[in-house]
Amino acid sequence: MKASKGSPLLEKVKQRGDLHAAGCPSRGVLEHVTSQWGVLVLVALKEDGTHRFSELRRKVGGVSEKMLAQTLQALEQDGFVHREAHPVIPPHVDYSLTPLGEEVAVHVEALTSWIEDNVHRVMTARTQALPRKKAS
Amino acid sequence: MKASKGSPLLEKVKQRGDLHAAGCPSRGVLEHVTSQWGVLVLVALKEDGTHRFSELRRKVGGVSEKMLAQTLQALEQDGFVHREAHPVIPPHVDYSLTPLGEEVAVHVEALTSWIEDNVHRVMTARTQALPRKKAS
DNA sequence: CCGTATCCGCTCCGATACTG
DNA sequence: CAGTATCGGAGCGGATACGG
Repeated sequence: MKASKGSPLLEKVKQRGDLHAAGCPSRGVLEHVTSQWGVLVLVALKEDGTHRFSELRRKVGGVSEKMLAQTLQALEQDGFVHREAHPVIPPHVDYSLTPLGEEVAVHVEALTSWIEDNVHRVMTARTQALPRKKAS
Repeated sequence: MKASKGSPLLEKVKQRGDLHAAGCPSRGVLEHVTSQWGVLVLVALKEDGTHRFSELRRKVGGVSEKMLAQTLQALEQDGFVHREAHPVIPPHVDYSLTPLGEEVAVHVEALTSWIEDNVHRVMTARTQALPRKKAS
């Protein structure tokens, strides 16, 4: 939607995303960052710095080559991950966080750390959750 | 603060999740919290407190009834959301964060706020990202 | 008003094969 | 080693109808 009433301040609003709005580009960014493998890749790179492709694959348990490549491309395109390919044989590619990636990874890691620390509380809650209907 | 050295305290380690392990239950918790609608629901409840079902549906743009109900059930089962159904006609159901939910929502909101504030930087990065192949 | 149940298209994802 | 291309099954998610 175009703001035909040209208030300069209104233009600025465009720059701050609103995740409650369905069409906002920030939704896409959120999807990339909080995607199943996106979270784990960001944390892995934050914890241990630069990784090669296969290192990441080993570190992030259960991820397939396809999804890892796909995830890395999304994060690279969003400017969170830096990809450096060395033109040697055999190929050698290093992935690391950009400054932008470091910033977002701080928050992601805070979240994952909390989950790791409190997963037992959640498991307890699940046990006590009474099924709304009879288990068949 | 807890110095565990080969003591029975080691058993406690089991209670701390490891998101890098594919089979760890913490993976499931992460999935719920960082799911597309899970994130937005947690933030909505954190920002404005108690919501009714239809309020939530209006607030979280683009969510369907099915996915909202599904998301709320997952978060309720994990102990993040409290569901209170008033037995009146027409039915009236309130959703709010539990203390556990408040804790995790702090981190989730920190992440979403960062994204909203910095989405323009990401969009800039996307523009400058050179397509490895023809743009899709 | 607040869900649940069913159907069904569509996307995601894993497996496989291939290239540089 | 580090990807890309293609195929096919599985499950997500939307629309609709219905129950409490």
